[in-house]
Amino acid sequence: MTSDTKRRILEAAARVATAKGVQALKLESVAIEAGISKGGLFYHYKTKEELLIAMVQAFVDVTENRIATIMADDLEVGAWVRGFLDACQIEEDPEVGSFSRLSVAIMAAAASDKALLKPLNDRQTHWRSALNDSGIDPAVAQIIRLAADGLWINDILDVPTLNEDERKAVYAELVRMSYGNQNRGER
Amino acid sequence: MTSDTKRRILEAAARVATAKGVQALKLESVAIEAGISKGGLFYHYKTKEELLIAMVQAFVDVTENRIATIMADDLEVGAWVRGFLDACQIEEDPEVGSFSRLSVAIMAAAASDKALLKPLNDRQTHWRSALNDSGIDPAVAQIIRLAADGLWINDILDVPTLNEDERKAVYAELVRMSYGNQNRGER
DNA sequence: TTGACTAAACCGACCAGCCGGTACACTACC
DNA sequence: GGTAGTGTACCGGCTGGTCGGTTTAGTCAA
Repeated sequence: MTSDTKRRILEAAARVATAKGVQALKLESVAIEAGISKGGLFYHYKTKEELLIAMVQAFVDVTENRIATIMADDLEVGAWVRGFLDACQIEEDPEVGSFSRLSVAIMAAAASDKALLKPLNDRQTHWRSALNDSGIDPAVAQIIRLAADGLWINDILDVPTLNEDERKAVYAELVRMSYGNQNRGER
Repeated sequence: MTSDTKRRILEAAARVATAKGVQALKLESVAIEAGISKGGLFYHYKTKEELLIAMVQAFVDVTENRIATIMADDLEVGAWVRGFLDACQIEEDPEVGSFSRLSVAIMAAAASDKALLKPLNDRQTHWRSALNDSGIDPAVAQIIRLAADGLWINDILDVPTLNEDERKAVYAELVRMSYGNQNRGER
């Protein structure tokens, strides 16, 4: 699909943004990090906007690929939710591309213009359907998804929200919730 | 405490960041929005960093004040969690100051330098204790908190994660969870 | 000979921070 | 009670460095 160089550029951009902050995501830094020249970068991405949109798209693709992979092996109720949860946890996956580093793309894109989140926004209708049809209480499914978002955001921002033990307990509880819970109150 | 002008500057900065994106948070725009000159702004905040830190601090203060207010009237288990949840929902509160608009401060600060989140990070140990001691399962308390984070992040980014009905259902379920749930499985 | 670059000079807009002011209230001394 | 001095709040033009983007001239492999 996309060339190897393009992929290297996207990953380099994510590394720069992660290491130095999204404000410091300069095209020259990206070029250097990717091991190419500034001209070479412009050859692939004509503007910074184009690069940011490509980063957001890559984030979406990696997330959905991961969910598809998980769902292939998991046929129980709540599989989509567990897939999403799993996608948000990827620290680094050479095969799929690094997700947690790409999630900084959302921040970088939103920082300069929220309209650049279009590739993400365009999938929300689908994601919401998937959550509503995941086989468990929709509200619970949405909560798991929101908590997963909370996890990666806090990670990106380096806010010490959870320690290692708490994170494990939270993850286990989220997985448990994703299988549905027959004993819940009915209100 | 802090002068009226300082407060006006903080709110103006939040409005600018919300309306035009955190990358467009320029000191001159803030000054104009606050109805003062650039020189006047520099009189109160010597650097942009100082302004950003003040914004983060204001965010933390508003959040904790809100939680304290809620807890004064709510003595049941999970009160702190409900307070946090409530704080994250404030769209605009002239008495307390606007929270949802200030939450953009987190994005703005993190965009230029994650170290500016110090006022927030410094409260995390306390917040984690509050969650662990809230009277309900710590993991569930953490999840509610993370979901609340997920809510405001998606709001700031204008990602259409939930429609109005879903949001209400999610909120109701989060509140229900915050009272603890005796019927949960034990793993 | 085309596609994928390198290398490096350059431009123009933009913006944080600087600085030399102004205005005004308040104190203090004679 | 006048005048000098002091501190606070604020004004707004200026500048120096930065950065997206352009341009040009050339390399190299398939």
